[in-house]
Amino acid sequence: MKTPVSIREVAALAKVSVGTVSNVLNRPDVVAPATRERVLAAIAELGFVRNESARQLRSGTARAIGLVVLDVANPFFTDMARGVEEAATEAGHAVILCNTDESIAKETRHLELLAEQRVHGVLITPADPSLEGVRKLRERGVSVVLLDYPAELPDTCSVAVDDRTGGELAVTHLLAEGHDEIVMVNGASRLNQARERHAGALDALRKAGRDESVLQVIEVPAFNVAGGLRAGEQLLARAHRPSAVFCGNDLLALGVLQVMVRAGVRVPDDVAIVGYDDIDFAAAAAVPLTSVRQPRQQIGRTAAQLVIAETQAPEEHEHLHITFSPELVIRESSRRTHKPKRSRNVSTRNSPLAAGR
Amino acid sequence: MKTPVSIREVAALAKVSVGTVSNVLNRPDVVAPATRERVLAAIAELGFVRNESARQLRSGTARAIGLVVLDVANPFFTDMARGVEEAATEAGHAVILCNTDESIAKETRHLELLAEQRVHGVLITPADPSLEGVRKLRERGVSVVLLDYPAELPDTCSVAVDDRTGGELAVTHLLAEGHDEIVMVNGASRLNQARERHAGALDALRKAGRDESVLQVIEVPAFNVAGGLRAGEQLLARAHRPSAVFCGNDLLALGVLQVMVRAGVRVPDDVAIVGYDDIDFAAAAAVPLTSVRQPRQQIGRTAAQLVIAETQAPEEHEHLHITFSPELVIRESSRRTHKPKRSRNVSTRNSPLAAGR
DNA sequence: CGTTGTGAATAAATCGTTTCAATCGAGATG
DNA sequence: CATCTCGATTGAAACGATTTATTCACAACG
Repeated sequence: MKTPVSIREVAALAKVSVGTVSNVLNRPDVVAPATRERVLAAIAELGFVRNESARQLRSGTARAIGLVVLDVANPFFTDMARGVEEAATEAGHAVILCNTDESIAKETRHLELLAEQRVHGVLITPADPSLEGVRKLRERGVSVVLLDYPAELPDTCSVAVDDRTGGELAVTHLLAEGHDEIVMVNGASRLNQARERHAGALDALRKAGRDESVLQVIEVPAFNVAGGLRAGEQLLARAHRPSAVFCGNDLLALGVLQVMVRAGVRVPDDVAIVGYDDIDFAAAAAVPLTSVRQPRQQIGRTAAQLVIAETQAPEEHEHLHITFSPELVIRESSRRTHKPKRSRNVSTRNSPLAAGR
Repeated sequence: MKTPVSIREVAALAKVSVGTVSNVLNRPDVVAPATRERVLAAIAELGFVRNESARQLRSGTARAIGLVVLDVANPFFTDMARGVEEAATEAGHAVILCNTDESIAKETRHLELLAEQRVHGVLITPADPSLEGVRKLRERGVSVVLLDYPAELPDTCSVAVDDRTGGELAVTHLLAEGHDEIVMVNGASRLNQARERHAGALDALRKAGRDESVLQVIEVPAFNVAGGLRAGEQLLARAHRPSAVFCGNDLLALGVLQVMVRAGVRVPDDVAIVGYDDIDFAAAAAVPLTSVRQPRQQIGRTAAQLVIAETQAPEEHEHLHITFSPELVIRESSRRTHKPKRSRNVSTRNSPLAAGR
């Protein structure tokens, strides 16, 4: 059972040198058809599988890229991962997917691991705002592309969606619907996404000439359904409930929504809800969720292409900072009902009434 | 920037031999404290990172296990993956997550890749019913644990949930609710999950003394939301609609549900829906979804432990076949309404009325 | 004083590939 | 017939770590 067969044995069986076998594997065209066949036959017979470690050791670099995300259970990231995988596969690279659960410690460990693996490049949605680990990688010459992170580092590409504008879109919409007490349920403010989306929300207030006090914030430990449930219960317990809730992502929104529905609070009549990311499940929620859509798959695809391009021509590579634009998708969870509670400020700004999916 | 620093340079700086540096890395206790400190200082100063390929080449095996799933975008699998990752991390192993999208070709490619990486073991939910790739891996001496697959191979562990019983639970419930025209929306019958769940559904009919004609099947290409949408539209188009739909997994169910809700078909009054997996989003759906729950995370955790145990003591390892039991979680999407359409067969078999989550 | 024992460090062999300079054989050329 | 080309093949030297047998320094012991 334990039969690690090496290139050497293949060579022996095919009566050629190991160099020739290697050539069959890597540049089949330089070896004569007859011998090539012989070698291939030997490979098949012995069930030989190239030892990637040895290959890598010699050639210096792996054929893999690392993808480090905050939460694999979040469909936003798996959709993004799919984009990454497609692009990577096209270029003949494997993807090593790492999950940090928003933990700095886990992020550090994973980056360490990827460095040891000598991966070609790393795509990362940082959990550590200091970017310490990323800096170290860069020093070691590993290409890095920051995902969903503002263009802070000069020697690093980044692909992001303008979260600030996204936050502004969401809150502008809520204001237009007549809401003037809004709670933002957000993930850890340590994370850039949380900060930017919040900043955008404040922008919306400012541009509408509203006071900052219109927006209160509930911060929960993580951007997941559990966090949303917790925030939802907190809202229920309040004597005075806001008329609208803007959630930092859809998982939070789904959690909040679930609590409201179960408690008999009507959405959007009693409380409107807006999410962020527009994951597929948002449209299928108890009340279809208004959300800020990001081109998830395209983000991943673009990032992968960037990192591959950089590793292929490290010298003439220019570090790009690509920013996609978010798009508000209005659904029932925030749509004005026939009897609006407050009729002030009725703008007509809800035109892009995108369909279900 | 491009400075791949090796153990050799560390040795030079610390004025010791490479062997000693290796010892500091792997058995710190055998080296004198003073020199150990010196070496560690050198490592820090040079920013040395061990080359995992070289380590692996010499020691023969990687510290990683492969996890091959049918669809990373399915929360069922990401939850499972989380269980795998936890157990693997505890044992000091990394996890390489591979996505096959139910495609045999992709599965083959990924297994090839994992073999080249000389991973410790592989956990796989097979897309290829012939298990060809798995067989090859076994021949090469790689430990394999089959996930969600019946115990067919004698020399391979497996961790599964009794899908047949799960299917039976679901349909028995629907029959008890008085439905006698049921459509099963299922994924590719090539996949074991699809076959078993269908077989279970038939079991339910048999035990209830019903004719097989009670259950029709719509087979869609893949176990995802898109498939569910397609099936939903197909159902809508029918002149005569069934009173209940049993979906092979929750993504299909969410798709069907979405079509129904949008078309104004009332759930469960006009049509009841039951899903499978009980993913978190099932409880948050437009109509909270009745579903068959599987211990997702525990499946992953158990499988990882098995594969690690096997690789640590390959000889005395006994191949286990572990089967978990599914559990029906009844929610609104299938609950009897005040005015049942057909009042026959009113059993009391819906006791485990599990709460929302 | 010579022998032995012990803990610490070293030197060299090794893992399985890739790569590159060197070699070979055969046909073309002068 | 000697020489040159050129494609095909070979052999050996890396790559960067681990591992094992060996050496070394020095203290303990009879």
